[in-house]
Amino acid sequence: MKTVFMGTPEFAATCLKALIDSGEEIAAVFTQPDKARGRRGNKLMPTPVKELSLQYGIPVYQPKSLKAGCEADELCNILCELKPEIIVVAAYGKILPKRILDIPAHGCINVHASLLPRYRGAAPIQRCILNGEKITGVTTMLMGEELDTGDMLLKKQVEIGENETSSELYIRLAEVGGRLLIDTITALKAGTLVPEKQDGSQSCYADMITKDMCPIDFSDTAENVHHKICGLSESPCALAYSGDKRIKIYHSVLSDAVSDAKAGTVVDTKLFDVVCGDGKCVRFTEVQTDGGKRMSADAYLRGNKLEKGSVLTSQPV
RNA sequence: CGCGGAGUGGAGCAGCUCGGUAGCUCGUCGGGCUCAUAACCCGAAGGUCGUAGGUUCAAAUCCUGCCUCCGCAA
Repeated sequence: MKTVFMGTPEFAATCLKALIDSGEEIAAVFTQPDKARGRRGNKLMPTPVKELSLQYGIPVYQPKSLKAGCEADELCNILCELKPEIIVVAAYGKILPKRILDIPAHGCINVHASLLPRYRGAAPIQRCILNGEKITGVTTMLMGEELDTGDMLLKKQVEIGENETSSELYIRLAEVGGRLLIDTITALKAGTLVPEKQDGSQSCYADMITKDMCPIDFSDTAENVHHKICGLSESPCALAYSGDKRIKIYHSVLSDAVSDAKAGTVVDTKLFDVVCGDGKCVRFTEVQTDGGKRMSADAYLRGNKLEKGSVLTSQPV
């Protein structure tokens, strides 16, 4: 089936790969413009989707905007001429205007990393973990003009591990998404798809993640702190300060230890147990300091002597 | 040339300001102790201090180039 694919990050690239491997005809790929990244010289880096597309010789388009304008008009024409039967969208990062949605005969299919109507929006994976969800999944849907509200086609549930981070779940969901996408297209061809309306009353939105969420508030419960660490890992990552030194926390587990010490106190300097507001502890298991590499908490504690009873804070002291 | 930090035995760090061939906490190996322990004691192996030059009687320590890693900003 003649397809146009739109997407940007790894998640999208994984879906695109599945699509390529399934043998569908991919007429073109749309992805975000290259962005300046990196330390030296801020070189322009292609998106994961662009990289993959180029590898397979698929034409790539990188419009800055799809809103009315010469560039967008031109792209609309290109799209019309391609006559795609479907457009597949996965984490593209732009909202498609109606005139594009109307182009493909079989409509636009979106792969979304949550069980809709829950967690519509930008950061479903991270928000699920931040909220301590046990189950999430991937949904394919027909796209409407509003964000993530289209009729659902197929769903696949995925359990979230107790200590699973966003980046780990991201990889798993991307793979599930790729398979679900193929299943969806197969069913579409067979005509067995039954679109299901979303129950708007059950919906919720997964807002973008911002850096001001990073500092850990140790007065919160240990469980919430743990969810925050998992949800923000590995980017942008939860933060704590030991004096004026910043520590990024990549992994943690809930500890059995309890203490009535002040929130933020390191009660075990061998295991890195830190007391939270409810008296329970989170155990940091993988951390990183500025300029340093990611390392096990064990390694960190060997070189950075923390006195028993030191207090970690959410801001530099 | 966006700003900054770092490369020291297997791991994480100190030493570098005020040059004189290396130390800490662990790990590893051997031995001991204990009912027991991510406990303790004794002993051992293991480093041309990222790399190439320079200054010097002498450089991990000062100077220059290069490589690699990382944080911030975009």
